Amino acid sequence: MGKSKAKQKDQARFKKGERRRQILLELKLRPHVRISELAARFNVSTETVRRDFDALSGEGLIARAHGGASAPTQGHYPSLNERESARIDERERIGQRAADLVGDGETVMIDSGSTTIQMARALAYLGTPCTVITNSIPVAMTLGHGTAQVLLCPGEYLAAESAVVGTETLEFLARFNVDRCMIGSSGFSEEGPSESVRGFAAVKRMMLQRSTHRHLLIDSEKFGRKGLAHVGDLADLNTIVVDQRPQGSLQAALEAACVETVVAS
Amino acid sequence: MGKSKAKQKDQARFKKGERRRQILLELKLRPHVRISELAARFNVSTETVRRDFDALSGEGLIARAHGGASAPTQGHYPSLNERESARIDERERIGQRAADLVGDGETVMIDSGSTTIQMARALAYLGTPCTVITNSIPVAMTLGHGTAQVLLCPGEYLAAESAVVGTETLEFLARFNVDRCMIGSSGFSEEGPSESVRGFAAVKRMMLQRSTHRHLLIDSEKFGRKGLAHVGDLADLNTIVVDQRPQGSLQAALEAACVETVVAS
DNA sequence: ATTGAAACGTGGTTTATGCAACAAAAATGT
DNA sequence: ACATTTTTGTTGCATAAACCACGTTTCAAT
Repeated sequence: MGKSKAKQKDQARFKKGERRRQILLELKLRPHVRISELAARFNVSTETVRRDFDALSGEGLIARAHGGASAPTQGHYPSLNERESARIDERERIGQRAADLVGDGETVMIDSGSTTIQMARALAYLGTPCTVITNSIPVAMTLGHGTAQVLLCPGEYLAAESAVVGTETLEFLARFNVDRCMIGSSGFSEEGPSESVRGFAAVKRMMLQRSTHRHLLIDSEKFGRKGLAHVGDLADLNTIVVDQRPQGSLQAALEAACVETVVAS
Repeated sequence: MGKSKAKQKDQARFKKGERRRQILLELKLRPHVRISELAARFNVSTETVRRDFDALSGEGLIARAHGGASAPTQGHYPSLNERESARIDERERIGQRAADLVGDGETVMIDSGSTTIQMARALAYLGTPCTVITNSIPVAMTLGHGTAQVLLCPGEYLAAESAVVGTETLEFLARFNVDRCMIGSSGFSEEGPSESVRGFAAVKRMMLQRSTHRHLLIDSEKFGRKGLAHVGDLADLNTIVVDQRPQGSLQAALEAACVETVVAS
């Protein structure tokens, strides 16, 4: 009696979809959840949670870790595993070199993007006291704990990029005059930098407009590529920070436009 | 020969402090790192990384997990372990009840704070199509993936609260008129809600000013407490969403001020 | 009711991690 | 140069998690 043979459900249990939504929600609030904790919480076996993880990670909604899972990353930085393949080394070097350009007490606009995040990271490491204006959440979070004062732009939040865009962003940026800006882009050709993500081109353009020194952080992989929208001309740039010196017509165009090329060792 | 007997250091290695800084930096960019990965990256044994983790988690700088560690939480949500103790259940219920108040297509201002994060979570779960204006990064991130359109406020970024404050925030909020606002506070007495974190009171006050329906989400634990700064009077509120009905003089004051009390089951 | 598919649990095995104690190496102070 | 302290590596073992295969339950469609 009591439990004749069946399992008694001491607790109402969610079904699959519900449970997975809960997992994702949990992950939005906390960087990491453990399988064992979730299993206990949902009153299901660890195998079930594991299967949920498999499904969710298959869709790229979570990142698995031993013993649990974490948010796929609150932007979409390449995971540590992809380090080799994703040209992280190059970007890290570019970021470090670019961070060197920032002087104490300066005001800097920082764009969103994986290269600029690397730059923010390097800047946080250097501990340069400065004021940063950015539309990128990861950049704000990276620098927020340190010696920099961070002004976050308003705007519509784009989850996929962990950044804000829109007319509010542009208006806000337009109110400032800063010493430098650090922007990235998805393409870079003789016509200048270009961007594929809708809305970002205008933000980058505005940042360029409001800055005395204009730096483009660009991976040599992007040389020659053209993104959807034109960001600006080569003449709009003062410096490009790259991992490799451009060649051929691009180099010639850069010289003609008096753009300084800084190669990160 | 070649390697006589000694370990050759194929790679320069960081010393302790440097390595730990790198770990923290890594964690700012990625929610979770694995011990094995870090060990490989730094070219040290897993035990060494483990010891680093012990030291860092002792200082509360990271949160350990099986196989790795994660950021202590990019705001300061209570960890899953503290769930029972930290009145999360109450807040979850309050958040769910408050989320019910939001109708399709409405525009809502959402304050920063752990209770409002719970509310955002519930709102994301419901999938109510609406426009949200918030100064809280976690709220933006929670709702950003779903059916809500999220407008993030500008302002100075406070890492400890994962939110923005300041005159820019106030100016921005002042430009909108919305259907509802959902605010929390660190204290609630007959004099009205009050807040302890510097700068937040003004934001909450502004949100109240710009909204047609004004909701305060408040845990009964806060009844009677008075925070540093006065946010507003009881009469500035339309509704309070609570886990338990207030008693005595507070209840009387609420009735006198015509504030509706919604008790989350 | 029957049946089939999907979801879930269980048990056993394999692998990865945690932990602790000790040894080796490096840094530091005298 | 020597001794001391700190840091790191190594080993062995306990434990937790991953994985796999199979049986059971649940649920829905007929």
